[in-house]
Amino acid sequence: MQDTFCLSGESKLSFAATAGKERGLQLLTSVTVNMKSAEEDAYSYTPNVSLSLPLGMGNPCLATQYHTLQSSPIISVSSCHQPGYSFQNDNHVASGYYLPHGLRPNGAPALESPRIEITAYSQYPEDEVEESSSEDHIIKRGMNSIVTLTLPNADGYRDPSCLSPASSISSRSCNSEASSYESGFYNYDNSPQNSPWQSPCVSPRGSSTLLSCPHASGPAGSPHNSPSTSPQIGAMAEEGWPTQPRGSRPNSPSYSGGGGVNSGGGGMGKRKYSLNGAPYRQTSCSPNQSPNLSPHGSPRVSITDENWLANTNQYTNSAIVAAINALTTDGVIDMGEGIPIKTRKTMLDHSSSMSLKVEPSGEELGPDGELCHEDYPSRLALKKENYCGGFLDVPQHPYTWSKPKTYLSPSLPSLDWQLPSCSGPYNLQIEVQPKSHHRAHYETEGSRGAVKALSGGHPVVQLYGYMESEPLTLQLFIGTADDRLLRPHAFYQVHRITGKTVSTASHEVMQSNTKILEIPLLPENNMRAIIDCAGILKLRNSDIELRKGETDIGRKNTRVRLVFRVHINQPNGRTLSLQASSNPIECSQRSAQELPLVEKQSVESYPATGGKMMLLSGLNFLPDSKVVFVEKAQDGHHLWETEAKVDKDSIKSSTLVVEIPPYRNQRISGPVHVNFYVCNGKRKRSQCQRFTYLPPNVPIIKTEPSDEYDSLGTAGLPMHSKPYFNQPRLTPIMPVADPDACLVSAYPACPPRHATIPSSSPSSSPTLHDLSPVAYSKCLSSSPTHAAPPGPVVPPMQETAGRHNLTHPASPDHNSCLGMLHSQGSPNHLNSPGPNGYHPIYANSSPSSSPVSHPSTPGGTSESPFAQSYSPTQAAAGSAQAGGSPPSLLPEDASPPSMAVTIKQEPQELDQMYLDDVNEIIRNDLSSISVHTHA
DNA sequence: CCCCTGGAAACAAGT
DNA sequence: CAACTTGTTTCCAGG
Repeated sequence: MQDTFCLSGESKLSFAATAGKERGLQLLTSVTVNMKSAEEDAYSYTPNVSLSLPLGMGNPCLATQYHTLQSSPIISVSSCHQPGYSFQNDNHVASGYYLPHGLRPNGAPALESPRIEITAYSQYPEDEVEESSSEDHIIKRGMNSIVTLTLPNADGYRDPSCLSPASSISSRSCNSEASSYESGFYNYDNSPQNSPWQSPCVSPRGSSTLLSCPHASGPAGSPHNSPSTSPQIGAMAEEGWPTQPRGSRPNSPSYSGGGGVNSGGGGMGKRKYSLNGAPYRQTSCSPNQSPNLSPHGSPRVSITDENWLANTNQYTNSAIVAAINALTTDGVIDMGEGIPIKTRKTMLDHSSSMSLKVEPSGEELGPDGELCHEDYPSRLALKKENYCGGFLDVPQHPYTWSKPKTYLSPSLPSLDWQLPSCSGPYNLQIEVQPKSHHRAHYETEGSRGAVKALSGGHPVVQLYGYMESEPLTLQLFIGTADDRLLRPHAFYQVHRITGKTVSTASHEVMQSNTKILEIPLLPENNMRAIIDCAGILKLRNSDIELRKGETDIGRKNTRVRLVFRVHINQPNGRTLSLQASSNPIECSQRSAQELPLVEKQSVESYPATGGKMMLLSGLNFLPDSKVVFVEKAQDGHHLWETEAKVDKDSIKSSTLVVEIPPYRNQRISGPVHVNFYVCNGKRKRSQCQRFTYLPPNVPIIKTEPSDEYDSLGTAGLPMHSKPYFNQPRLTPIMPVADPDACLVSAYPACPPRHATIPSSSPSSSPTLHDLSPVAYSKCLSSSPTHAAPPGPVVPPMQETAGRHNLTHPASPDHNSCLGMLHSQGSPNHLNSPGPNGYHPIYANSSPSSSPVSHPSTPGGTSESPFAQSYSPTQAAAGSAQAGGSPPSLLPEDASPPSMAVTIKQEPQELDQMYLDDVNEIIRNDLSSISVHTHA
């Protein structure tokens, strides 16, 4: 068992053993034993990505090549059939484990999974290799390499595989891990789907895929799996990194890793816990170190804002780059980092304890959960049962889930896919938005309760347009809130809250290292759920950043969003997936207390003449708060910046009145989008809010009064209030996606959200937004191409309104659309397409990143779901078509990356820049890049 | 006794 | 390298 897990052998092993189900263990064990074979299998399974080079597991060379790849990889995509895949699907159990990890992904049996072959010229000698050198390492590496390859595509940011660490870490890590690993399979499967696709496709970063793959392989070695990352890494690290003194320090990997400077990074003395985790950590530490050392070092570790940006851009821009990074990273880093992070004892300990506590209800649940996880992948049936059981367990809910099959299906879109919130008659809406601040709790702390709504209640989510009598499962996970595409947040996990005060039944599931809370959506409740069972767990930055695949930085990355998903089985056998994300939630105690936050603005657009007073509602406004309007070029340069006049007398902590400054050019022929933010000091700036200057003679469409939002709750505001960066992705995607979705689903265009939404709920506000000129303009800009499905588009637009600029998002969205539908029968296939689509999308996005015009994405044409999915991508990619989107992506991406590198300009103020800024910059860069590319 | 919270000390990392 | 500042993580205490 332990071996299987690989993680730190000791700690984790025990852990795993404990957590793991016998089955899982057995499987794992077997797997472990057969690591190589398993990997290979996985490998084979994962036809998706393969290095043209001998990377093959077997090759000792892999590592080297691998690294090399970075330097100048050649990526060729080809589709290949994945035998294993179907198998997986069919065989839930046995195959499940294997499949999930590596391969599942695409799984589409029938479909061909695109394969990406990367030929690299190794630059690096074997140094890195050596590090990993131990035999195991080699093997592992092989795995890693493989994995890595995949990953790049998939998620860049998170290490999917690593995820586990995170995830595991996060919550009851132990359980979670255990479960995760189990679930991991399951998850992975799901993700894999994604990942597979993604990988091929090239998600921005191949996080998931890669990781997954490893897991997969590893998993196979299940050992890897959940613990997945950590385990693997750990194992790897430990084994691989003999150098490191295990004993050295268990503590915070990251910090320690970082330099040995601190004994534990985060952990000061306090981190005693970490000590416990030592085994892990040690591993981790070493890994970390090594990683750092490693040529490529984990991006994140070294990442500075700038770097980060760069990285980001690259990712975004080109999947290839991402892949490369991943590869490199993977090579060394993966091993070490991944593990360390999660390895932490704290995590484990907590997790274990946590798990017990958390899932008390069940142990029923608990076991189920774990089982589920494990089972999930493998056996839907069981899961369902278990699942049901879990829910049933919850006393409060009388209702039974008998059929939550849908979400169970392996084909579900990966968590980093961008999905529309409405399609056909369905519309998933967040009726009551969560408060903008929620202090997340650490594993070392007790729960800090469930996320609350502004009104004092709890967030409410409702699915409109669903008339069936069958209950559905609402999934909830913690997503990012930066301007990049929405994806699971590496540093936060949803935390299940139970107790007297919780009226909503919930169930935890791990997917790709991301904890998902599943909540029943019952027809008797009008498909409405009160989310009073969701807390937010903060993972230590040090634990997450060291992961091999993780590219995100935790520092100042404290905003999250609640992401809700629902998977609807349709008569045609397909599954429609919808997603809705909440307004950003600030999870840092300090930030919540000090950073100004604009929740709502009374005016979203106004003639260039300015002069109108605008009321801002939010938090932490100070007497000396300033409001700055800025306009940046795509390249990130400041085109215009001016401080607006603030009515000092009217400033309150929650409201601020500012006079809209005249635009620099009074003769604009069309709407001009600018941003503004509230500044309380050098590093205390709110997120950028979007504002649109209109040509002087354009009729102004007003937004609603500020008051509304108050009453409405956040819902109303969101649209306006949302920082533009948050929603970017949706917009782009949405337009396309929606249409696609609609098309795919065969439903007419999505009913206008508003229409559907009728519910007066806060959501209503969105409507207003739509009406608002801004929205209109946004739509135009963003979705010009999309035009086709205005209805659907609009909703997305609302959410993402600001994003258009971001461009890249669009592609994802498209993907989402594609991804949305899955045929149950052959989900994989569907998925695969979807994923593929994503890839293309990604590619597109990067290339076309420029939000504004990218007709390419419009893709609107797909007729069959598959076709659609593909089409978008293809269209976007324009280039690739290869078997699918993935290929296309690669090519384009490749070029973009380089572009990005050269082109990029960094703002002078990087130091001061915050994620927001970074994001903006990235967008700009991307846009510019895309533009160039197109050109 | 446990769960939530708010507050803040102790550390780290960045300037 | 020291002094600060800023951000993160761990503790504490009260309801």
